[in-house]
Amino acid sequence: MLQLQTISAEWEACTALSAVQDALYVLNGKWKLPIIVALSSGNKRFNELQKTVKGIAAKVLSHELKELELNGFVIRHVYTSTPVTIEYELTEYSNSLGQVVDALRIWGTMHREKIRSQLRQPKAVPETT
Amino acid sequence: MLQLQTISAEWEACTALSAVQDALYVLNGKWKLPIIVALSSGNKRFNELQKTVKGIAAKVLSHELKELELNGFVIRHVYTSTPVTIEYELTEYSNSLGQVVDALRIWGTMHREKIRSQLRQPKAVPETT
DNA sequence: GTAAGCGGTTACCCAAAGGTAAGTAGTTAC
DNA sequence: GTAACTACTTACCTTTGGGTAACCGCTTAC
Repeated sequence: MLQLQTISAEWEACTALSAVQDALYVLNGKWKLPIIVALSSGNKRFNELQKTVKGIAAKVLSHELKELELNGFVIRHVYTSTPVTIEYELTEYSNSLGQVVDALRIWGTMHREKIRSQLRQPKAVPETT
Repeated sequence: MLQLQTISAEWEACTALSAVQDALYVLNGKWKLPIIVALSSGNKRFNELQKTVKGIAAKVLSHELKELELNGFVIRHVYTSTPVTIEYELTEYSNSLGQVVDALRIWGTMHREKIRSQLRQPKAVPETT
């Protein structure tokens, strides 16, 4: 039953599993990717970010920004104008998440469409007797 | 300052943001995508899954499988052999996550490489103990 | 009879994620 | 002097994700 191809497939699946888990470990939580998406269209200040990323609390945003900065995803620019303004900018490294964000965006769009169409057609329940 | 292009970019970023949040809403937690990856190399039984997805507790696996089934990502097959065996299979719908999984796998691999190379060349850290 | 495996469920617990609201410090505006 | 804006921080609380371990019913093996 266990052929070379099967073993190889299992091995590949296993490394894929670890890699996906590594990625999820860094990108955990509801907010990291949304914040990155929000910043992908241009630098933003704290309050701008809070308005863009709907539903996020100041405390959470502050916390997430610190983590993102620590992990090298964003840079915090302090402009000593009056009043002091602070801008958050994506690093080159977070641009490497482009494929991930794109895939999620495309899938999310499709998924929403699917859910909406299911609501319209509640279910053609096939008798499973 | 606000030009049409800027407005357009902001609009696109906003829809992208919602789409990504929609996707994350369904794929929340540490385990859903890893389970899907584990099943992507072939159907598996409960205990096989638990061995493949390292670190997951039976309770959590059970819970996640129920959610995945409810959301139409996996099918639970009951074979009335003796003893009864139960297999989990991915649906066609979860294959639509292929791009997402691929992107995460590639990024995760790259990210791990980056972290490892940072460990080899610590950034001018005074402490080496 | 007892152990061990399958496919879970249940009760209990903890830590972290996340939310609410108030406060802080500095500046500008009225 | 008081209100409002910037960019947060702090204290407090609730929710939930996740972990441990025991247990259930069933069957096979010794």
